[in-house]
Amino acid sequence: MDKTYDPKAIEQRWYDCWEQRGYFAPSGQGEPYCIMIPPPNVTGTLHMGHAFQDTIMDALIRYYRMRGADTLWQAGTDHAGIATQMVVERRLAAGRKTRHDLGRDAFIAQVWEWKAQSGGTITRQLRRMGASLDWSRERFTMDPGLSAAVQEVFIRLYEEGLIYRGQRLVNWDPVLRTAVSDLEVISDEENGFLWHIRYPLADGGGDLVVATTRPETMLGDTAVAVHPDDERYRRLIGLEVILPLAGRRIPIIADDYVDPQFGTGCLKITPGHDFNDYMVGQRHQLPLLNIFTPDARLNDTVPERYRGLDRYEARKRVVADLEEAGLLESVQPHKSMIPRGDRSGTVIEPLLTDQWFVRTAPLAGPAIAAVKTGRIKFIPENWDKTYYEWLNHIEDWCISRQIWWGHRIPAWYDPEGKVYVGRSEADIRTRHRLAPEVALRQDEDVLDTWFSSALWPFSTLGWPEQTQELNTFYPTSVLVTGFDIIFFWVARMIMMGLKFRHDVPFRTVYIHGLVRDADGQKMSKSKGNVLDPLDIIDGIALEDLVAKRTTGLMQPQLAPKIEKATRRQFPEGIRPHGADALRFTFAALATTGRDIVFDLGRVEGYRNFCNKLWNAARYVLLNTEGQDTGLAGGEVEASLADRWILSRLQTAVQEVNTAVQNYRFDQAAQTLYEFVWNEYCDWYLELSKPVLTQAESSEAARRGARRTLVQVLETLLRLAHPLMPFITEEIWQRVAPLAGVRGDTIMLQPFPLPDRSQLDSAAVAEIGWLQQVLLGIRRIRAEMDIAPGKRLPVLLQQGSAEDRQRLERNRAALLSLGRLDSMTWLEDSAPAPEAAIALVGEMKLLIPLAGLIDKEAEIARLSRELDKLRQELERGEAKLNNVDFTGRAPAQVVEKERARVAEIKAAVTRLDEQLQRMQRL
RNA sequence: GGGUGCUUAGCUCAGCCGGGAGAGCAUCGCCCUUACAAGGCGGAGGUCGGGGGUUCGAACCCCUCAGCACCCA
Repeated sequence: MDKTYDPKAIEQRWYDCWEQRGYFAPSGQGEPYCIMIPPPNVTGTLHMGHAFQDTIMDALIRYYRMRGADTLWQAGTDHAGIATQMVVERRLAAGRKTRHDLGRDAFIAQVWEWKAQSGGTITRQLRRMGASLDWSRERFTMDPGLSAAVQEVFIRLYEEGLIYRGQRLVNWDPVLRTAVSDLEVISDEENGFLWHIRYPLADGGGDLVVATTRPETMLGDTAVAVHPDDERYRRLIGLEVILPLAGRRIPIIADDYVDPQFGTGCLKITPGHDFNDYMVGQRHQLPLLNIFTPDARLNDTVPERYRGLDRYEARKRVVADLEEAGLLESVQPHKSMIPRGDRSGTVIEPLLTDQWFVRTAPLAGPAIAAVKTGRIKFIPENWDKTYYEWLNHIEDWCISRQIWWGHRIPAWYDPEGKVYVGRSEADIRTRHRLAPEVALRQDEDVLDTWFSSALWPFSTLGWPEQTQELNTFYPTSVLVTGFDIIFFWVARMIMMGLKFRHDVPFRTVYIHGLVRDADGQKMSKSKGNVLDPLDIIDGIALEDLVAKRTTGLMQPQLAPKIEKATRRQFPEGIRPHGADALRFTFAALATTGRDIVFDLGRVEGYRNFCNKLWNAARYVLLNTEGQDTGLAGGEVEASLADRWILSRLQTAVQEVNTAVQNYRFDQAAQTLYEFVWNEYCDWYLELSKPVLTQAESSEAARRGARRTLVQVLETLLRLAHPLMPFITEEIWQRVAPLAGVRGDTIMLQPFPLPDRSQLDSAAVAEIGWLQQVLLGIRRIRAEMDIAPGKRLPVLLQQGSAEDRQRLERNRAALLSLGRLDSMTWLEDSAPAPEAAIALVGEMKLLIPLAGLIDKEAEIARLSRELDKLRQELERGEAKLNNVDFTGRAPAQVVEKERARVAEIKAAVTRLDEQLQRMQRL
């Protein structure tokens, strides 16, 4: 093995091997265990959120695969309607063309071409992460099978009256000219103004002042509202005002939506262009006025001089005209939440348009019940509140999009505008007996990408066909996803699954946090703080990272700022860490919180951990390869250390199993880290050295040490495999034969389960004692500034019979590990020489000063130690003197406290004796 | 306005059913000891956001205040 761990040299090789040999596919044996990957955007690239999520899913899949389950991790991508269409349109724009120049069919052909060209990026990146997805079953939401499922669902819902076409306010992107989902709208606080505008009363008795952040929409006002209890305006309710510039008369209404504290307490109501006003309008049966064209220019409903103006030009003109008319009371700077399209960056307009909707109320009931009754469990469980909150206030779902890339809505119109929904034009003609002369025109719109994603858990398994996979793997075992898409995806999958499969799509929903940068900021391309997981794996030079972050920005003016921040955060770029270290980091960060602050220092630390494991393996191989590890028979002697590490291993195995089953990957990672580093490496490997190197060790003892070295290593590799697949496979290939384990891959080996018969509390106690002795000696050495290599004599005093037995059993190990030249018992009453002291229970360890140790330093050290102990003693005694405590606390707790106090007391006595002796000398 | 969380070491976070405050990183001292300097050994560092309550006992349960974050409107 190479002296240093080099992930680059091993990772790709193993992945290719696994994939070629078909290890990722379901075995067909055992209990089904299935995870559907949340399909990433087919033309997208892997970001930190994916990497985190995929690490968790892969860990689960690998764990259950090793546990013998019939595992399917379903691979696939979605078509990301708007995003993908935009990318292709941008490419066309480079050649000064629009999609309209090409026409629908040619354009869609181009999108498929683009998909063929760039669609593999993210799946290649997933492979680099080690994701054991079943690529042989990869699906794409636009595949024929999945498209058939989409069509089937649309038609069935339509026929049941659960899909309808209607006019409602939707989020409209005036640049892309399509409806967009709430998820694609990002609201952020922006600087603007609050305009106070005077609306004259129709009967001439004065005026009302309304406050608005969007003066141009006044042309669509159909009322002015005040709070019903607002004394200032009560007498005006029911009267009318003259809408300035438009000259229309509109009523003054009372509605408690109005906040009397905000602005003037008078609100202009524009039901056609504001979601809240829309609701007010519904309550008061106000007319709906749409004053915008699809590209957010003013249409013909407004006075002539404003027609055709863009909304912001119109704002200027309206404000100017109001000012000229003396109706502009004041203008104040004002911050408000501005919704922007996450793709176009433009301000989203609530717009009244014809769209297709899913009637969600009938679907929401069963979806709520599925969680209420425990058929689906959220982890962490409080996310069910978020889920209920949304489903209890659910609104109909707008599923149509005015773009070309996606599943075209299976609806046709005859010349009278009558709608027919069916599988094809021919199907409709037959079913409705339409004559061939009747022209039918298909709806131009396509479906929201989330519509097809909602079917993902069953469409990927072949539905509507009753396939074997569908029967085996539906309901799937667990969904792993972020809390940000509980509404958009999770709830909808549940609704659709219950509706069309009559069963939940998954039994558990594991909700993880969102990955943020080291400053706690959300990672986004526009902020320029994204990290490419592959750059953490492979490393990247600073200049390349800066270039990567500052090119292709939507707001190029931010480039200098981004560059500066990048240079500050990564002054030396990013060094390579390997996929295993990155995965281990994600696991360690996977706590129950909702923010995952990503700190490169953690990856660094876990890369070191990989290196540690690597080097431990080197040591093991150095001492076992080509040597007798006890496989061929022959006497094998298990030492105390052997029994101890095997016992500790069982505990670690138990903890990792429990942690993974409870989705506590942080605890699994920590257990592994501690076991490997603090027990196996720091203690067991060291304890094995004297056995293996000293001439006086028996062959049986050597065999025992070798056998334990390889056995424990082989087991812990399997234990760590779900989190760090590559390094464990690489090492396991060499170690397994030495441990007598046969197999082609660690991936398909059984996951370790605890063997209670190997628990050995006596060994654990005795090694604990040994560690105390060595720790005491090391402390004296370090604090007294004695060279680490200097051999020391140690005297022992006041030990119990057990101490004496333990010493004899472990003398060789202690002498070696403690770098001692002797350990000698002193009679309890014998005068001790000037010495530094450490206590192990009642036993004293004495290291004679003999010119080595500064007496004053030892006195100072003892005093410090005594201070600390006396404080603790005082607290403990106070507790025991409290009759309430001794009387009411459980006997067990009191007993424990008593023992603790007694121990401290004994230590204080001994240390104090020693201190006084030192001071006398 | 409604909802959900968060506040523990310099940083990022664990902390189970209420019973002696933990990890990683950073930091300080000594050490190139033949698995590993991406390392070894040892140390320092916390009024658990503030206040109040329940309890023999509170980081943990309850109330309250402050600050922060997110979601919905």
